[in-house]
Amino acid sequence: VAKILNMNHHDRLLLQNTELLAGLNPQLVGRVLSSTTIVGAETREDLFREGEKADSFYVVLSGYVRLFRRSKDDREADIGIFGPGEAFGECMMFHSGNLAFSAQSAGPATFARFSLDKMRLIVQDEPEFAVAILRIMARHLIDARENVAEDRLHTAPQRVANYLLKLALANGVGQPVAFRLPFQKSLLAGKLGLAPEALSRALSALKKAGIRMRGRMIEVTDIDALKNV
Amino acid sequence: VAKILNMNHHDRLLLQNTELLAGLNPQLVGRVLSSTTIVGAETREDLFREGEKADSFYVVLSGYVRLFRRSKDDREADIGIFGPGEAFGECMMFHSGNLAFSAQSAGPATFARFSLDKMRLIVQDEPEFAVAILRIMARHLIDARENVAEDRLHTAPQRVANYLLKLALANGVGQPVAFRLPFQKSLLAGKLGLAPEALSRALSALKKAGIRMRGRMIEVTDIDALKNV
DNA sequence: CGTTGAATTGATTTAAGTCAATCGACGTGG
DNA sequence: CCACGTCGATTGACTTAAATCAATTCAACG
Repeated sequence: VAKILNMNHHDRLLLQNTELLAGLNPQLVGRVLSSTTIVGAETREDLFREGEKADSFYVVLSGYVRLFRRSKDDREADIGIFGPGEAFGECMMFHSGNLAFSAQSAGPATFARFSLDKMRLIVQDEPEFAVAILRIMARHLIDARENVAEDRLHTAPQRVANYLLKLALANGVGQPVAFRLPFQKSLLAGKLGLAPEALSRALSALKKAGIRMRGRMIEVTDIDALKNV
Repeated sequence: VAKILNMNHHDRLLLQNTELLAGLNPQLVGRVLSSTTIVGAETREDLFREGEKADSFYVVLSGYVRLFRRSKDDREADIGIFGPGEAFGECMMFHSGNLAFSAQSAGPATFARFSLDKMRLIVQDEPEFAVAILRIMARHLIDARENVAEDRLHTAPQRVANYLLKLALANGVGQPVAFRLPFQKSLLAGKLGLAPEALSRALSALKKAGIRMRGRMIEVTDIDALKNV
């Protein structure tokens, strides 16, 4: 399925600065990384499929993954998008039962793969590592619930506005902020629980709330207007 | 806010059989419970509110809590409902930042309250306990994501059917299964992300899929029909 | 038996999905 | 360098699911 690669300096550096490993003592980092493999995936290649038994979790090194669930009639719903530095699948480490979701790369991507069995052992005798996993899962849990709330409380333009707001805050503090969407609009639409057409309409509806846009570049000219729905 | 009560035998027994404590060695259970307080709440009493700093997590002893988020225009969306034996709020143990959600009792209820600070200390030197928390958070994370997927992929009748299916499976294996909804329909509607009217309509639409219902009692006469949407 | 809050039913509105056509950007090959 | 082809994004017309508003009905409780 996915090609196994060698870990280079860049990968190692990136991994050491992730929420998973940053702050752990060096020999623990060494222990974790010693059983890590690096894998590469083409566009839309599956890392795992719902229903299967889980055997690994991953950290994204480059590119993006899409975590999603497929319905009986073959429609798909995205559960989350993860980019460089982010872990996914770690929730299967302490969950009996098969995978509830599938994961596939959204484009060419590389990942660090961690054996669930081996990591479970480390968790059980290194509280530092257990806490790192707990931190990641706490964030993921809160994000997922935030998603439920967002879907249920806000309309498409509101959800898009909130998302752009988060990006704007992350990308600068000046009044007119410009940034690039981290991935394709169709992927963003999925993340926000929208059909691509709905995202398109929502974005153009936001023009009157100070959104200027050309291709994947977004400029936010009026943060306050964005905040007011 | 909530009244502090004494822990009785019944409470202690229930706690010892929860996912949190079952399987831990006795003196660890003792250590955890020694700093636990029992609180009672009236109907619709808040345990915590979004925006506040979190200082405790809880296990339900009796009754139900509703975890929810309120929007600017004061509409509310439920994130989850938790009943006897279930923990909630534990995700704040390893999350800096304020509460993203509020919790309130759905009726008269009692809870065991655990100090986040104290529990964090126990996690850090008792891997057994860390694993128990990890298990709970993994389940919660998977449930929350399941919710996102369910909302996005299925219509109201489908979501209700799936929920009844879960209850039916839990309550018996015979072909005609009868059981009582664990809480009010309005609460169930919230849990499923529906207005009460929509739940009502969905339930009556399911009559032709083998659902017989009187008040809070539900009878499932045809499991297969339920499975087929 | 009456009162109160929950549940149901009906009529209407609204948000967003779907289907279909067009546009646009980018990369390839002539 | 330009024409073409592909794929993503946009726009429009239409349909559909579910929210909302309003009026009863029902059920549980004293």
